Amino acid sequence: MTDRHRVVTLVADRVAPFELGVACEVFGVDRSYLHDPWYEFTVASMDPGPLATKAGFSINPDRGVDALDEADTIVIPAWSDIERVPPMEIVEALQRADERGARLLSVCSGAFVLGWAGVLDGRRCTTHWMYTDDLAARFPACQVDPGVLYVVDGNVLTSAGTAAGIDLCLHVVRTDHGARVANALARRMVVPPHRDGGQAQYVEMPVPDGEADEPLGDVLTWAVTHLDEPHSVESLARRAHLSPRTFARRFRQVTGTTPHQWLLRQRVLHAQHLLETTGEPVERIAQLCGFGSAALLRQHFGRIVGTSPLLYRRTFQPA
DNA sequence: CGAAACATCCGCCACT
DNA sequence: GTAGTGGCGGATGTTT
Repeated sequence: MTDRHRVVTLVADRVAPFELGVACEVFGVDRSYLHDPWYEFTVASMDPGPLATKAGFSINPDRGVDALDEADTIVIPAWSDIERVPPMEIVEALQRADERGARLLSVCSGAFVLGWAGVLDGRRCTTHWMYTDDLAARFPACQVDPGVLYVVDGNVLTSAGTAAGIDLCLHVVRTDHGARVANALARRMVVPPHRDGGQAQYVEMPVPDGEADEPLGDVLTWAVTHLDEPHSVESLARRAHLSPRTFARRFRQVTGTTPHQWLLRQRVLHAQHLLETTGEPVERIAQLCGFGSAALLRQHFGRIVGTSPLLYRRTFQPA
């Protein structure tokens, strides 16, 4: 009766409790009130327990490395020591998982384990900012993006430090169960329902921002509440009382993207919401989201979400 | 789909 | 000298 999506988290001695906790919180806690069935969650390790965590207390993993072969998704939280080459047993299990198309997700320094296994080769990826140079130097065949919260490249998903793992896990929930479920879970976890999108190629996200009351903030909130209207960099800059050049520069500092890319993402995000919660025809939804035509909506929806609006609705609209 | 018209974005640099 | 601003040009991406 295992039609549940199986998430297996791989841990080793001196595992980082927070990174492990992120996976537990998202996949391990029963959320069947949001979507039934929720994930099946297993903690696996090559060593029998008890394993010491970085914080000193110890844990007992459920399974050995053999569990990796049954996983739909493998999560690798922070690896205690980036110098530590994982044993062949793990490397081979990860390679097999990659070949059969299982989803491989790393948080923080967990990316190094994927690197040792060779599954980052030819792919885009990221890790904690302290390690990005090291990762790029050690695995020259992969393309490390140091400036983003997480990167999705096919079935390989890597995230930056600690808290970025939450964003990535929520992104996974969003692709599996839709924006409604992901937002409800974010609310439940009391984290911002991070504005994300893509799976097709890649995702760029704001790195956690400090300043809230920039003049930009008001413009951003205004824009998301007026998505049905056309916007240009120039008009947004005017609203912020900045020159277009300065506006664009500040915009990147605050959001991590460019104004136009951000807008497209917001429009698509709104489209996702409307597709899930209303029965409006795609043509009308395109209008409501500020796309000049349904064709344009389809183009960006496909690029960012990786599927078509109607398919998305069919998958995620509650029965 | 592809081509032509149009907007955006980013390095560069002069200026405050 | 340092830090931020804003105009310009043209490669790149978007819309029609």
